[in-house]
Formats: sequence, C-alpha cells, structure tokens
Amino acid sequence: MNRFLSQVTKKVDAKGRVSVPSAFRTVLTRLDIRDLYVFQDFVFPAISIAGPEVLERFERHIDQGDPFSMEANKMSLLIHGGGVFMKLDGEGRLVVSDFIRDFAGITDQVTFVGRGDYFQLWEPSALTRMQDETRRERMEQSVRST
Amino acid sequence: MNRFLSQVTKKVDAKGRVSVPSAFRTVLTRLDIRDLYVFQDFVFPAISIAGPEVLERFERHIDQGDPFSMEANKMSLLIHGGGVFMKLDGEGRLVVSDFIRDFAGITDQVTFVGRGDYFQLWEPSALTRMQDETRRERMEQSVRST
DNA sequence: TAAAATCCCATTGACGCCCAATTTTGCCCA
DNA sequence: TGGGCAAAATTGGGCGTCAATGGGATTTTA
Repeated sequence: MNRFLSQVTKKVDAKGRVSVPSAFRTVLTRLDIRDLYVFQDFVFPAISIAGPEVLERFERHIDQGDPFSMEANKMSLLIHGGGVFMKLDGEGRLVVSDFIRDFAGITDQVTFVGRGDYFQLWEPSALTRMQDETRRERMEQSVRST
Repeated sequence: MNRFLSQVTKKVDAKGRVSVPSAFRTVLTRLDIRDLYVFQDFVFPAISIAGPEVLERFERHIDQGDPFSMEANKMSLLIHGGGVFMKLDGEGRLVVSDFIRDFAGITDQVTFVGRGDYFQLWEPSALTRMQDETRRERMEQSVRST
C-alpha cells in the first residue's frame, strides 16, 4: 500500500531524535520523497510532514489570487513561516527541533499518525483526546438520527 | 455462506499471534480479500477488519467535502490514523500489534466476532459486557412498549 | 573553543518466513 | 452408534533479516 496509515508512538532519545517508522519510510521511498516539507498543521496542534509538491501546491493556491491581499499574506505566513525542509539521518531518524516541539507540545514521546498522502507528529495524549472526541461526536450524530 | 457470523475466542501465543478462525478465512478467500483493512472501530472498543474497499469508501466520503475542513480532517484521523493494512501469515495468523492491543484492551485472549461483511476483535469480557448491556436495554424497551 | 549538529558503528530487539508437532474435525465403515 | 482415519486446522518454535536504539567520534557553527 502506498499511503500513510496507522499510528505509532516513539520515544525521543537523549539527542532529541526519533526514528520514523519503517512503514512510513517505505512509503516515502516509494513516492521518491527525500526532502521533507515539515509544517505546522492548519487545523490540529500537530506537525504535518509531506513532500515538496505539497508546498508547491500551496504556493500555486496563493498565486491564483491577489498577491497583496490579506488572504494571500496570511496564507504565506502559514505555509512559509510555519514550514521548513528537513532530511532524515542515515538511520531514518528525525530531529525533533523546537519548531516541532513547541507547536505540537511534544516532550519525550511522539506519535506518528498516517494521514493518507502525508503523516503527522502528535503529542500522544493530544491525539487520543482528538480521536476520542471525534468518535463521541459521531456517536451523538447516529443517536440523533435514530 | 459468504458472510462473517458467530464468535470464537482464541489465545494469543507467546509471539503475539492469533490464528484467524478458518470459517472467517474461508469467507475472506471467497471475497478475494488478501490485504486486510484493520481499523479501530468508531463506536466500540474493538478492532474491525474488512477489505480495502471499505477504506476506499471512507475516502470517497471525505473527498466529497472540503479537504481543509475540521470535519474532513477528523474523519481522516480516524480512518487513516486509526487504520492499517495487514496480512495473515502462512498459517492464517494475525499479529496482535500494540495498535490492536491497546485500543481493544486485549491481553492474552481475543474474541473474533462476525459482523456480516466484516468481523471484529474484542477483549472477551468487554464483548460479554456489551452484549449483556444491550440485552438489558432491549428488555427495558419491550417492557415500556407493553 | 564550546555547543550543537552529523555521521558512523555496534548491539539489541522485532518481525517475516518456514517447518514440525499436535489437535480437531468430518466422514466412512463395521 | 462408536471407532478409526485422513485431512484440515491449530499451535509452537527456529532462524535469518531488517528495523530500532544507543553511544561514540567527527565536523560544523556561532
């Protein structure tokens, strides 16, 4: 399968590194992604990681409108100011920089979460809370429709 | 019969494996399902197992709306982050990973439950409790409607 | 030159794949 | 109806490979 699925929690080591799950690395290889576009997610308190083409898509989106508009400026602030390129080390590990750490509230553990054509880094309990909340919402929906 | 029915409880071996009941494997073969879409159920503390087309159906559902919406992101968090593809080993066994174990509260025993066109994995006592609770609720309903 | 970022290597642990032993099941026949 | 068998299913474990982890050693940067 060539999409990012599932979730795994990993420990950040003494040097601030985490090894990216091999299943994810396999997908990255298959999609021929070497430079990772790492950005602060737009809707969740999490870090999203994708290939360079995602940034390019965002930029094209901006280019479609008025470049001086508040809208375009705000968008750039997120995708440029809130993003950075990173590479994995020889063993497939990623350094959890302050950029990542602070935004996602990560300390000594990180949960890797597949999102289809990209993946995310979450502070473990934050992810659990969000998923539980979502299930609860779905439950209420189905109860209402009874 | 080409649907998943009944329930069986199996032991998880020392390596964390459980053999899928042959009746279920027969159905899988008949439906030509080789890759299993294994996901954390939306309503029960159980793992649901189906074919790849179930994930695809979920994804189509997401694609219908705005991909940047909170709604779509939450859904993806469940179906992508809460799901994974797995295969059975040569003897028809499944590895009970942490992904499965933690969510369903499974330790050394698993109950396989048929659900029609898919099946589930439960922690034995959790299933019993849920079934008892459901029967009790139905009793109360029928009493009220008398 | 100190601190941090990289690179490199060794050890440990997990997983996939295979084979053997044992148990269960379905069926036929006395 | 009760055995007896053969086939299928289940279970247990060995082993090789790859992933994960931890810790130097080296280079880079401020």
